[in-house]
Amino acid sequence: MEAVTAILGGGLRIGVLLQGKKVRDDNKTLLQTGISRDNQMDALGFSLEPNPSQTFPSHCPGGSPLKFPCDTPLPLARYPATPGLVTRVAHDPSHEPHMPNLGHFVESDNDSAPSPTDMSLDKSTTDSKALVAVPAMSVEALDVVPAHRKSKRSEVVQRRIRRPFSVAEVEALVQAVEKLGTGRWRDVKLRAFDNAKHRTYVDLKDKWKTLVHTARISPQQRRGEPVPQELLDRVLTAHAYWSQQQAKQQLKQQQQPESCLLLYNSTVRASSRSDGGEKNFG
DNA sequence: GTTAGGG
DNA sequence: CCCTAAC
Repeated sequence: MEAVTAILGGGLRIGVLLQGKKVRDDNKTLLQTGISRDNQMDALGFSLEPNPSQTFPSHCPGGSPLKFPCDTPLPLARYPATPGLVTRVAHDPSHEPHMPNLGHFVESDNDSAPSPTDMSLDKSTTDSKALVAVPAMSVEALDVVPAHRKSKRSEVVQRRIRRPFSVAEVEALVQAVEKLGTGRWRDVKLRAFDNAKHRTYVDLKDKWKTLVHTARISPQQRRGEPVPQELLDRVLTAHAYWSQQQAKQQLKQQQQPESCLLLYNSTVRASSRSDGGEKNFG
């Protein structure tokens, strides 16, 4: 919506299509065409057209050479009927110039993330009657498709936008893990990403997982902005070190069961005596 | 609320 | 990134 609006300079018109043909904005058109009956949803779609009554600033953010002939009111895009599909267009902040980061701390990356894109559902009702009328008439029909990303509480929880880690962020993550290890993601977050509100400790844990994987595959199989080999080396080193460290801790607890009698009783004895102990680590 | 892992 | 069983 944002991208299209930018391209059209604010002039946007949405029309409802039925089997490829434009549907007039009548109150009864949709009913007459039988959309409300059965599953006619496959024939539904919509098109986006520039509004001829407005100027065309040709303002393309990001320097994208994308251009459209503004003289023809032809549909810019036509989507097949996909009820429940919520397409979100957001600018990728990963291509923005990096600030001179201080040490190993990630700045509060432009958190302005996705503009809520909240269409006040009571304001647009004036112009597009037909568009609003559809879901109002066949609510049950629309419900059969989504069945996903919709936690049956009629809440359409939006998936967070994808935000590739910048090299600077990877640097900060690596440095923090080198210091704290791979089992204290909460601390890692506080230490190196306290200002990056969009990075949760779970995100950091996940990123570390992919970093280890990235470091192991060949450079040709890697995607996204290349991470300096030097960092990937440190990832493998840190991963090896803390893995070993973690193994030692578990081995230690295994050798001194009397120090953890309660755990011993509830775990080892209860499971199997003939087992002779816990699992053997490679 | 955190961890730890599979999805 | 998401989802969540286990702390």
